Amino acid sequence: MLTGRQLLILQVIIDDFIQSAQPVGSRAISKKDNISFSPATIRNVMADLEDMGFLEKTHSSSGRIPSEKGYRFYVDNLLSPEIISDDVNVFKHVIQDGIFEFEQVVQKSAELLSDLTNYTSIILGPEVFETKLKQLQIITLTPQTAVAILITNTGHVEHRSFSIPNEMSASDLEKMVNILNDRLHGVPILQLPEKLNTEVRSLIRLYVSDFEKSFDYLKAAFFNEHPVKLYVGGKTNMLMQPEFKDIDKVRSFYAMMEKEDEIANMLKATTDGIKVTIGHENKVDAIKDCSLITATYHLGEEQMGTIALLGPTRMEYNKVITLLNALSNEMTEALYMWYKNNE
Amino acid sequence: MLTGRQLLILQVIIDDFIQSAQPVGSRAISKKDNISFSPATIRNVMADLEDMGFLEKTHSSSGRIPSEKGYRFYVDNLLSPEIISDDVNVFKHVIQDGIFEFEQVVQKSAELLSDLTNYTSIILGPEVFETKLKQLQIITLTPQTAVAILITNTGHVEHRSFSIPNEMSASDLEKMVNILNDRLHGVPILQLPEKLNTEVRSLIRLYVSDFEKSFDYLKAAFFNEHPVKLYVGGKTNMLMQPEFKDIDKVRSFYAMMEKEDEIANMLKATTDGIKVTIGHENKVDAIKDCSLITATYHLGEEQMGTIALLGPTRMEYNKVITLLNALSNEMTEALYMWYKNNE
DNA sequence: ATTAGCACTCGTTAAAGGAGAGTGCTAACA
DNA sequence: TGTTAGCACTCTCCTTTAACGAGTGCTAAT
Repeated sequence: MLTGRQLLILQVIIDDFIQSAQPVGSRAISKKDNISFSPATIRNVMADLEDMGFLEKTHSSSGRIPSEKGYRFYVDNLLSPEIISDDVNVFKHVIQDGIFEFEQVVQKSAELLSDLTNYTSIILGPEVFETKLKQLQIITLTPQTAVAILITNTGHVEHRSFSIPNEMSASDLEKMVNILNDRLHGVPILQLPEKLNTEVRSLIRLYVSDFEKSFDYLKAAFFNEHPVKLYVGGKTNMLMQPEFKDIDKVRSFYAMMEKEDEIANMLKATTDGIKVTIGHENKVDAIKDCSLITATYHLGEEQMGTIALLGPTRMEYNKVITLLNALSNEMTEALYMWYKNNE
Repeated sequence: MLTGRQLLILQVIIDDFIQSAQPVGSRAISKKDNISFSPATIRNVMADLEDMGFLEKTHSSSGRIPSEKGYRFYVDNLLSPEIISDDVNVFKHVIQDGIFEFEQVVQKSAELLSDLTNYTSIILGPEVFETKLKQLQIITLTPQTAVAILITNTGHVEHRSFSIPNEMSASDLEKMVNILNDRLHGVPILQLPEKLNTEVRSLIRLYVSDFEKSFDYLKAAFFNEHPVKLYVGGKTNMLMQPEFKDIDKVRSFYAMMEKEDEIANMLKATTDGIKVTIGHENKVDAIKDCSLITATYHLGEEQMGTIALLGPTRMEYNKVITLLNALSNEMTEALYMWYKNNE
């Protein structure tokens, strides 16, 4: 267990390093306002903290920097819940301005978040659990081509172009759309493929001749793939961090950011609440010297998506956690409003 | 005017430098298969070429590198039209696979182009000149919110959520949509705002009470902004170029890439055909040590969009120009097919 | 006209030295 | 007994110096 003095000094060192990105020396600490010990005393404490694994040296006679264990301790025990900053009010504006659809809210939030923190923000879009089909439309452009449009109750619109098989007549198409709308209205998006294959398939067979091919076209266009919606903001912010001054790190960082599914998987595994993953706690190699902070947002009990910030391990944990907390609350609330209005 | 020998040596130097990114010395040149002069002779020629401004030295006793004037001459006079490579066939596949909508074709092409060249590709989407409104739909989600969907004859779909003013009833909304569809079907997208303000406005006023506000909502949602469609592929490719080994260049490059309108303006000014802009010929500061190669694609006489590749001045001009030429032809052709099928 | 030879230039790399920041340890102090 | 001053030591960073090599320009010979 750490003494009060050890706690104080550990905190000061980490705070200082987060600010300066430079190893912190005993002399510098002793000059701080809230410190009244001599450099020598502080050196003793620092040696202890190093023995315990909370601090490291970059070389034998350098100042100290926090170890990953140090950051872990800092995050778990030393964070002083910050007074909610004015920034949070900005979220309210962005999110509750009702004329946007939810997708845009998410995107804007990602941008905002990275602007406020100067880190990279990643938001995993709302999962489709609770969204339901509102309407399906097919509009023919030419006798051979058409565009299918799918609207959910959350205002999300998805569209695909496809070509109409020769065997299918306009009236067949119309019939099919009518049946689909009739049967699928209000069905949760996630259940669409199943429902489509069971009841609807046989029903359409009765009315539409040679329906198989058209049906497959449509199904392929919409219901097979469920691309993850990932919004990334402020990738360039990382370039400003001093730990990214060497080009190889930049390269591997950008390479990693292009693997969207990997990122998505990483974020999906998140449990509820705020979670901080520091350095090697991350499973992905390219961010083993980064920290990832994730928060979830909800609809009722159901987890809908994840908000995350990615930065160097030397991250402003206090600020970031406060912001993420606030944003996750705002989004949960916004989601709830949607829900109430739509059911 | 340059002698044959000067031409040969200039070409060899530039070819070599484009490959190696290293200053080229006389000895290295004399060893090439198609060169039969001694290093001393070559040195004389190189000195002449330098006097004429085609070559430069990085320091007083270094090998030569091409100057911008040198590249200019190279591009204008020394390019041997390359045999169309197999790569071009890939374009055909991507572009003529009819089930995609045009937007996706453009996007895929951008990716493909940067993959093939290892430079950054930028494509300015097809202008809306010739696209016409096919259908306008408004789907209400709740009594207060609705999503408006606009479909063009090219299969392009645009959608916006908006809230319905309290004063407006469902039947009013329906009336309005009917009028809009009736009056605006087949109208070119670019003329929509004008048409909307003149004939349609007065017409709606007759049928829908208190239409002003709703009308403005809708108009704001769709017709005021015409965001440029810009597709960028392979931004990370630039990181691999040796001229981007220093982080500040990377920073300013990425900063520049975020200013989409600036890029769009730069590309819009393009005249027909292939155009090469080398180094300081570019007006934008951040790419004063890059070359930009642009090509246009057409529908009939009308220029529809621009394809561009951005790389270091030390660029594989031969390859890039061939590819761009091919792609611009493919896209023009694809566009023509669309047109024929849709009118 | 071409080329061999040679002195010269400049960038690159390695080694060497000094300054500065910071440590660990010991001994003195309150 | 906990705290502090003092001091030798270590390591990085920066600068200087020297050697090396790639490449040039010029001159004289072919």
